[in-house]
Amino acid sequence: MKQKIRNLILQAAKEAFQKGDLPASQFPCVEIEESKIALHGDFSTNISMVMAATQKMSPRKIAELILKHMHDPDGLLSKIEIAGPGFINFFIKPSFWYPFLREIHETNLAYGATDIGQGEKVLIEFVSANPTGPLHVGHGRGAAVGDSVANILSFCGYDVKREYYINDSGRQINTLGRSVFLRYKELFGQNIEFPQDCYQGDYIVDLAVKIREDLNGDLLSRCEDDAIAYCARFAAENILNGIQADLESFGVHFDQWYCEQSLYDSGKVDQVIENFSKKNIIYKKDGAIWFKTTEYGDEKDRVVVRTNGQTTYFASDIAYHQDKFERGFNRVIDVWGADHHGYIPRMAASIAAAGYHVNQFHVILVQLVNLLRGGEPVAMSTRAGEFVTLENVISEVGSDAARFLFLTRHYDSPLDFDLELAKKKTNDNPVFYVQYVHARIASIAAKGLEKGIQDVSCWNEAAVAMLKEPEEIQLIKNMARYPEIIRQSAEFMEPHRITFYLMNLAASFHAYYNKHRVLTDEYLLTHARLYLVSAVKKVIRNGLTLLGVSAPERM
RNA sequence: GCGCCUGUAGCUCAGAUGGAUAGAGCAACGGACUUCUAAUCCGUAGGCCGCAGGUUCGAAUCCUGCCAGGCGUACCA
Repeated sequence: MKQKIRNLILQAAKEAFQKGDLPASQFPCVEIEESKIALHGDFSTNISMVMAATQKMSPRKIAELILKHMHDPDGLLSKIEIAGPGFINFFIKPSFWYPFLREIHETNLAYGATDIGQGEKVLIEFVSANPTGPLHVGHGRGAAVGDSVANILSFCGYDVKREYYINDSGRQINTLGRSVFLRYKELFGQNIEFPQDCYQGDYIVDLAVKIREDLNGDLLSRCEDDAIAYCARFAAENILNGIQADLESFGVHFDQWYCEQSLYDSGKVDQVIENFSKKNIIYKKDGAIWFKTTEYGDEKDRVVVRTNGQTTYFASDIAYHQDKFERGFNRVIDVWGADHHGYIPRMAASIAAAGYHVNQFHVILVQLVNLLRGGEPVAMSTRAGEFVTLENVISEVGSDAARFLFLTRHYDSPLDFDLELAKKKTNDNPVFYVQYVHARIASIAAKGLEKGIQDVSCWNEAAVAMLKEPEEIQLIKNMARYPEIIRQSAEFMEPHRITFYLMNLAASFHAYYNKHRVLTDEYLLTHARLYLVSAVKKVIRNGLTLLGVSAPERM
């Protein structure tokens, strides 16, 4: 539709120039906008204002000249007007909106998809929480965002893979082992001192108990390093299983779980350091090995091998990201907690150093989640090991509510997540507000079926022409916008655009529902309205699917 | 100190990549169910878009400075 309008304008402007009404042939890139208020029509353009400078004429004068040469061979427009400082407003005839309904029904599950990806290979890495403790709400938000972005990109023609990076080696895993082993010793009555830097949560004790069930006191007789290593492996594996189960119940599925350890085993980490040495961007200082990230815009150089000979997390992460590109991904997306933002410059540096382009790498920084209950903050202290886990949240409020609420904000802004609100079944809670539309329409369709109207997804020109109410045209216009919304949320990787769109569409539907009856005594009208609302149902379902939220037939 | 992010209605937030009179929801107030699901709808009220400059036909949006809050600033991950 936009494109049609654009052509009309360009045609008119060109003609105005050829006939000598406009002095300059330089036409700017034409912006067509959807009007925000009905008074301004369906679309408007600012072309005459943009052209004012080059044409040396007042915007309104230019607008008049363009209109003079405007032709509308298809009879698309019911009205064109010049308004305000020089906007040209276009009013589309209602009948030109009807075909969108047909498109929605015919493309069905694919409605809204535009192939902007063209098969480009994209890897999106998200959650990637260390297997040293259960997932919390913050991870939940990252999971919701990452999974939804993956859905959206994949819907728009990208070849998307989801990956979870498991930090299963290094210091914090050792700390995990130590923590569990200490608790284990405690179970046998040993007097231990539990250090601050160990993991404090009760789940550590639970793990120790499990080990005791398996091995009794065997570990006590082993040498400490062995015992800790055993505990570490056991605990990490157990916790990871828990993480996998949580994500499963959250509806998030990864294509691959990538182990940090494998990067060491395959020699990829050493290889990276070697390569960088050859490029002369690695040097020794104070007994450690440094990577010159400053050469690529970082504020200081970073250590990759410590004085004690151990590599840093950064070292394996460089190898990991390089490996992503080597596996053929053209675009690499990471979803991180916003507290890691300081890490971006060095990561980008490593990618540039490896010969890839920094804009092939994109980090989505997700802001923190404040957990509330009835408006009051819920005490969360990772250090003391007191926190509400993602699993707790899912079982209390449900996966749908949690996912939807995580996506009601731009990921850039901090989110208050209220457990009480998430359970409420009123207007405060947008999840049910949107899902309710789907259920309501399902219910209407069922009633329609009782009345003998079955084939609601079949185009009938005579019937559709019965849709004359402003609310009906408004609904169709809303749905016609959907592909644009999807395209934008793919481009900016912003799922919340879909969330807001759905709330808006839901509002239009509820308003319509309250004002007009779908099932009437007139057969054609009823058919048309069923055709309309079942299109709404499809769009709602499509949108919710991209968010990872179900579309229930009944509520 | 430096860097990143955020300041929009009483509260929580959108604001379509510079457009017309800045929008929702909640909370407040007043209304609508013998009807396809009231988990709904309709109406009223509510604003120096943090502050000050600049860029231009036009700024919540872009630039500069300041103020306030969050986060980061490791040979941790």
